[in-house]
Amino acid sequence: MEKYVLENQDSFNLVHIFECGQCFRWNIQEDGSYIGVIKNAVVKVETKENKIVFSGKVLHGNFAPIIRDYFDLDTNYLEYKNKLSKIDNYLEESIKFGNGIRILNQDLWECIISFIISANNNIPRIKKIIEKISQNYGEEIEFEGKKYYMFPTPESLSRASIQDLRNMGLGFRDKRIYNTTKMILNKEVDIDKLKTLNDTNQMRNELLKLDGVGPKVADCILLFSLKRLDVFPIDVWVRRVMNELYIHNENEEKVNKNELQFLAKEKFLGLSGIAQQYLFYWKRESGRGA
DNA sequence: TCCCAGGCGGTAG
DNA sequence: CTACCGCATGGG
Repeated sequence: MEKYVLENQDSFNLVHIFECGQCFRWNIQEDGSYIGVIKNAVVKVETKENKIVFSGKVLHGNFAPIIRDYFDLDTNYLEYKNKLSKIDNYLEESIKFGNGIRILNQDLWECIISFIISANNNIPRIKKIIEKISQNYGEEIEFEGKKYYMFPTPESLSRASIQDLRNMGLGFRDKRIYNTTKMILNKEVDIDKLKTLNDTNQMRNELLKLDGVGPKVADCILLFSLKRLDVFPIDVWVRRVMNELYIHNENEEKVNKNELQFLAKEKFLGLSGIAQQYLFYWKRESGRGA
């Protein structure tokens, strides 16, 4: 049993982090803690008074560095929040509301597959499919008497036929996952090299070569796995929020993507991706039952 | 029951 | 380059 404890950590709230829509493999428990699988580890996170307690099990590697990296603990979010809060009242308000949001550092390969699955899909079902794929093709790891499954490696997932993938409930995305897995495995797209690129557009163009990766999915990968904070993934929710706050077009559908990209770039000081998370979480959650 | 979901790829104009 | 359509499945 591994353990790691943080004290007096600002900008860290479990619900904000896990429910702002960036990840799919974390599940809330009866006691309010969250359990998830990252890399080779099962991790349980809970808040106790002013402490954040991480416990869990790793197959190989060290626990603390995995945690620090994944939860982006060496980044100072106060700096981001100060900058963004000054921009306008919406951002100030949204940051108060979701003050514990952090952008996780997710595994690139897992992120690619997960967001290909996200296309024209809903979050509960996305989570279910990813869980099923992990159960069938990922390594088992036991923690507190329960079995968990790591996300499969490309090698492991490449053993699935298109029909096997279809049986996971992937629907029309089966071929995309199949092709992309092959492309990554044979280094038609070298995702290790990809990580070392400096230019965001160069990275994006590489990602766009993958089957099932279009502009929106590519931007999610850039933001959630490659720390490109200046990208701005546009989905129906973001369009809705941006239109409501800044554009006021009567016909939301007609708000075009280029206009949104331009607005975000101009307004959010190179922190579009983070700004989006605050605004998105704020509007979505405060709109629920309020 | 029926609508639709964190788009994408293909094809037509 | 933009506009549109089909797509598998199951959650709500």
